[in-house]
Amino acid sequence: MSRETHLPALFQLFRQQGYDGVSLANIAQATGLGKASLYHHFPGGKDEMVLATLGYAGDWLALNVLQPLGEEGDAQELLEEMCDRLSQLYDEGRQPCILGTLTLGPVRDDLHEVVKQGLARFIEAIAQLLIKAGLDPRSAQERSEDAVVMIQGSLLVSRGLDDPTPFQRALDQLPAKLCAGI
Amino acid sequence: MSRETHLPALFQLFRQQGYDGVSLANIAQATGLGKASLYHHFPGGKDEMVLATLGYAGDWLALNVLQPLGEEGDAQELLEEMCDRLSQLYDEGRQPCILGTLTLGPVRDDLHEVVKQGLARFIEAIAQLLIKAGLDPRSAQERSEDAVVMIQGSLLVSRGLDDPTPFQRALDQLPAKLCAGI
DNA sequence: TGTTTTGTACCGATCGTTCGGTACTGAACT
DNA sequence: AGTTCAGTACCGAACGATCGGTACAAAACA
Repeated sequence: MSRETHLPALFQLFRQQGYDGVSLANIAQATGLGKASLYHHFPGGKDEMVLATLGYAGDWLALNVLQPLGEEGDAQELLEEMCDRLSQLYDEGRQPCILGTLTLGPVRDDLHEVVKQGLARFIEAIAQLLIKAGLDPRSAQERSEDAVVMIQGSLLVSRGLDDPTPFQRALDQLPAKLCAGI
Repeated sequence: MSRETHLPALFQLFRQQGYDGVSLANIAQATGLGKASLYHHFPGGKDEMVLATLGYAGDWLALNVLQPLGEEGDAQELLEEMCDRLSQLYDEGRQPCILGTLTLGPVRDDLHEVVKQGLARFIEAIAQLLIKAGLDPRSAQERSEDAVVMIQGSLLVSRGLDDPTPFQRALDQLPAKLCAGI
């Protein structure tokens, strides 16, 4: 069992409970490992665990969500494809985003930097698509920021209200909103 | 020193660090009280502290943000007034929303219920204004949900990117967006 | 006086972490 | 071939520190 084997379990824990909400006892139970074994795979302790988890999530996002945005095709259709992947990632609004969960909560400076770059990479990927579709860079940046705002906001509201429809409606409107007037 | 005296300090702690991120030692230091004094004012312990803090925040929101929405006047101007108050509450995007902070993080069922009602009350107040301005109830509900989505999302993104402009831009666009076509 | 408020000391539980050690593996040496 | 040996994966037990919470008596105030 390699270290990567347990990253999905860590991902579920941290996205739902945040850094402080997850104890090593939780992780040990979720992975089926003893606490001491966790330190074999993650010598840096809890910090290394959450950083590895963020890396795992970032890789998944880059591969399954952002990379398809760079392929050839109609911009709006590519964005609809992206929304499908996001809906899968967030289980139609029932699962929180690990970037959001770790953005709030206590300010861990090293974590904050990783989260920041994750958000920025997400925004940048959408902006590049919109620029390629003919939008000016200024508007493209603003629109893609708005996209992440809507995704994160609707996720939070859906979680807060115990109602996935705000998230689903946000995803439905997103592609057309981003491509309006192009 | 009454219990209310220390609620602003608790509010700052919980909104920034969340439930798990705040320890009784933190609270004792922030309030200048000893643990025994804290348990005198909040016999229910940490749970009562965070619930009292949510009550305090809810009262502030109802008085300074939601109640003005019910007064007479042009809908868009009332919403602009609301955005000014929100900008003050969130320090122009530099401070998180306690509802968001407590929505994410571990699932405490009792907390979740209070947060849920806080969000719902916020949405409801905006929807009532839009209905009074002539919008049909269905659209009013959706638009006010979108408003809270944008507020929470832009707050999260602004915090995550260390850049208050997404929040400020969201607030700027909010009133016109909500009143479009009325 | 009686009541409210506080400081001090303490509790059991849990936190993240470390230690010493076991079981198994595949390569290296004789 | 048999043996040694380094490396990987894992675990139980314990560490000091801190967690949320309590008991109680001195102090402050009425």
